[in-house]
Amino acid sequence: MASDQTRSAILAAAERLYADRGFGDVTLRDIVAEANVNLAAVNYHFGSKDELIAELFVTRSIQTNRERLNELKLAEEKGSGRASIEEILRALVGPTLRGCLGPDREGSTAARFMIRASIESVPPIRRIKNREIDHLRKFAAAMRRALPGRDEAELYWGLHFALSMAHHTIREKERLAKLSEGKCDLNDVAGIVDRVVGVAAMALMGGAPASKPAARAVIPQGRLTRQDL
Amino acid sequence: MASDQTRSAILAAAERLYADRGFGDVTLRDIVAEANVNLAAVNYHFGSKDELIAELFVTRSIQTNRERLNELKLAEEKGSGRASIEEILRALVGPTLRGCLGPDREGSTAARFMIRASIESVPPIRRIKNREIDHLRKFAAAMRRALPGRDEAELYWGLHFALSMAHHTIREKERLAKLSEGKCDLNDVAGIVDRVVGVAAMALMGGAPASKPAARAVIPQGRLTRQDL
DNA sequence: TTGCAATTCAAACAGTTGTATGAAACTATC
DNA sequence: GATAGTTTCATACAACTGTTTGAATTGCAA
Repeated sequence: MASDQTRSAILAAAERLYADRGFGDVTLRDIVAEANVNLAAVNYHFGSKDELIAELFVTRSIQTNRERLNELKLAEEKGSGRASIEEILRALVGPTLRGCLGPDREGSTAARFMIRASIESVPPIRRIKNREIDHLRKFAAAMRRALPGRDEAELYWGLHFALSMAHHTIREKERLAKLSEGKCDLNDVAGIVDRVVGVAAMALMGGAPASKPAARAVIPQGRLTRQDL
Repeated sequence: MASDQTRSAILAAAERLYADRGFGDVTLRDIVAEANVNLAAVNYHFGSKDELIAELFVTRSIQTNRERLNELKLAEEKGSGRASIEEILRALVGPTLRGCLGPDREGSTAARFMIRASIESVPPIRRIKNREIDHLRKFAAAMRRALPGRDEAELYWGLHFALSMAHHTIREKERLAKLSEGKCDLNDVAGIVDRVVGVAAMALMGGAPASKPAARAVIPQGRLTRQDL
């Protein structure tokens, strides 16, 4: 077997197992059994278990970030340099939501692995994850262009809440399905993306006050305008 | 030393360590060292490590649920049987947010432990966690009373998003602080509660379509009315 | 004090983990 | 087809895990 085949078999098996069962209870022996390779192959090809996890994570990070930025760039080109706030948020949460909730179980492994990584945060991943902030900053910048008058903090809260809803929906989809007795359709991925984007955009455009949070959370309906679009 | 002292020393030490470092890398030896008791004491008093975790979790679950329901009951009594949607959501996310983000580091251990439990979900906890759905149903029922005309699925989505924002804010507070370069004030707990409640209430009252999600995520501003209040 | 149960303790246990080793098998170049 | 370099393999290793054991200690009732 060529060396690359073993390498990528390990990567694929590890990603699948980590995505399904988490980092906590997947051993190297589980991985090599799934990949049909020898136990020592992991240390031979990757050096250590942590380095295997790290490689998995950086690969997928780059990939996810690229998908997001592609979608953002497309929207900005379409709007001659300036994307709408909905389009920006959609570029942020769309790829992950589609990946994790979509019907394509095979392709979703990568997305589900990333969700695991965002949840469990084992040491090798924690070390890398700081770079994600730079990536998110690009979306904050785009949002600033879309809503030039907005208070900076408000933009970050909106971005944060969009990610909150997306990630939590993925993590707790079984619970939500059970709680709602099937009334919330977790298979309607496009609808969920719309919903998350809609709520986050609403939070950004209406609701929250400019600099200080409102003393009480009353919805300022009248101010829900599109002056900045 | 009286037997109860050892027991509660173990509980306190375990909760503290789990809250700070997660279930993944806290061993029984870490716990007994922190509690200054003998290694065998854990198995003597609790039977097994899993039973220790389970006891910790059920205790705190009951406690958190009671806090939430108290706050809900207070609001309902004040409103002569019917609480507003904001008050309901506030009762849902307030206790946890205050516990985890509040300045009282000591008292927050319980809340941070619960967040860990909601994140990592080790087997002993996973077995218990299904009961939480019954607890959330009480809030769904209160929401139904507050917004009688609303589609059921919408209520569940609103409840779900409220929890999403609260939990994710706690989990990622360091990242949000760093991303926003301190512009988002994570110490203003009351403001954060207001903010989360406000966005979730807005999602419930405006925005989302009645039964089927919109084909495209354009915010239906015109329909942002309060017909059901 | 005596006796008995409850509790603590040091030590060991069996199992699992990631990693290392050195020989065997393979691959490609000359 | 011999040689050198790469990759696989079975096996062993040391460290760590939760748990158990049986003796020592403690606390308390008679």
